Amino acid sequence: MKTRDKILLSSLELFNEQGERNVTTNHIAAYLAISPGNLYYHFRNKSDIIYEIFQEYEKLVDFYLDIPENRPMTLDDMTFYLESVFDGLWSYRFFHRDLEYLLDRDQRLRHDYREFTNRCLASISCIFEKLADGGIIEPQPESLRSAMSLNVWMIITNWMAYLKTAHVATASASLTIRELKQGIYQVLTLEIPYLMPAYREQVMSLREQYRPTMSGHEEGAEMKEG
Amino acid sequence: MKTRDKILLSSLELFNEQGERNVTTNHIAAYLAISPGNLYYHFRNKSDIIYEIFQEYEKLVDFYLDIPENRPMTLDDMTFYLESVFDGLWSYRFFHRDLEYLLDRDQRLRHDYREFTNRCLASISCIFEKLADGGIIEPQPESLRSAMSLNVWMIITNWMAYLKTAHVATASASLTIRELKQGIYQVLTLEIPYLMPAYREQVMSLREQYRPTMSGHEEGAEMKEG
DNA sequence: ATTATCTATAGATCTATAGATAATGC
DNA sequence: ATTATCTATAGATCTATAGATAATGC
Repeated sequence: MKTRDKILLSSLELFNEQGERNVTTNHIAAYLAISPGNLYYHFRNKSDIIYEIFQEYEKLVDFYLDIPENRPMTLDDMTFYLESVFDGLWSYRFFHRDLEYLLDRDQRLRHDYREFTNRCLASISCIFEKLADGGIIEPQPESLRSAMSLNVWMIITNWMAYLKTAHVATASASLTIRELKQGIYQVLTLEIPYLMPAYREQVMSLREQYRPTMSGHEEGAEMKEG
Repeated sequence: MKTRDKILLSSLELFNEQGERNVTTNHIAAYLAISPGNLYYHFRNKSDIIYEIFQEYEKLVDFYLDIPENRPMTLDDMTFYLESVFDGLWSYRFFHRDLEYLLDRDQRLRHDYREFTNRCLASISCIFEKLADGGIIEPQPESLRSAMSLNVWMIITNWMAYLKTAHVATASASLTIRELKQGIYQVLTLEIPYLMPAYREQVMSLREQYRPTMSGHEEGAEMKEG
């Protein structure tokens, strides 16, 4: 594997595990056992590394959220979309954590991310439309559908932050992808009132599979300083 | 005003305007025209400043979310709670932006924030209960109510991040409290399907008052680097 | 010849403290 | 006497580059 690709891969790994803020170009170079000079030969700075990683993330999610136009949507489709989006979030989980800062630092990223969000919102709205076509949920007027889509998007993208800040008791307790996917429970909560009777039971039992287990919620965590 | 209080006040101001990550102890001291040494005489480090600011924030929100037990809830009450919570968010808006990092750095803060979130969730759930008592929304089973409350909480606390990352086109475009309160539109979206017919129209027109105007959504922002 | 890598380092911060001095409160 | 403040600075990073050297591809 080329050094350039190793830098991207290791950066992603370190960012995900320690947070972008805690990972400098020095750390990345040290982790790969190359010199900082070598890293700067391949990338102008940390922003450039992050921008390329974002483009991979974008490509992945765009691929997942490509909605087939020509057939009605099934419950399995919906499950697939939800699972896929959370898989993507997991693989690039550092990204949303420091998003505001990253966008302030890189105008290209700000521009691309904004269009990315709009595409995701359009896809979610389209999924709602096709779920109605498939008789799974009630049809909704456009304006309600777009407000709902935005709520779904906010819950998807911020569920991890909730888990890391309010749920787990310790900083070191690392989250699993399984816990992240409990976000699906929260997303399906939004759909409940719109479910058609024929599918209600099925969706409710699907939702039940993602119910948060409240693990990691141990009380009595020590308040150790430093 | 005592120097100690000035430090807290100026720190909050700088954090809100520039983000906690971009504000060092040096910046705070320079802004106040005092020496860094003087700042360190009053506070052990930046974490301690942030912890005290959090405690103010916590106090404010706890005060707002103190639900009177002995009378039914009106629409005006609900509006007041929503307005107040967003006012609090606005005054301490730096806080949620770098939350994960801050909690990783300070175990006291992690512990206190976790309990703070749980209190807020309980208050939201209680508001839903009393809205049902007041005949404004349908009564909900406890498990649905708590999942709904969590969704409301995520939307409230992350609406600003959405605005700053996906909505406004430029980094410098500063948000107004008016735009922040458009989050109320999104929160009320969640309530729609549960509204009792007698209040449906009233709530819908209340919601309409917060509808996002899509200002700041100008296309064609230059992709200027640096 | 070109591409990849390393060594060494300048320059810019930032945090936090020691020690001196000034201001204030009995 | 105690509290508040300043000056000066050590020590730790981090970013980014210059310039030398090694490896690779015709």
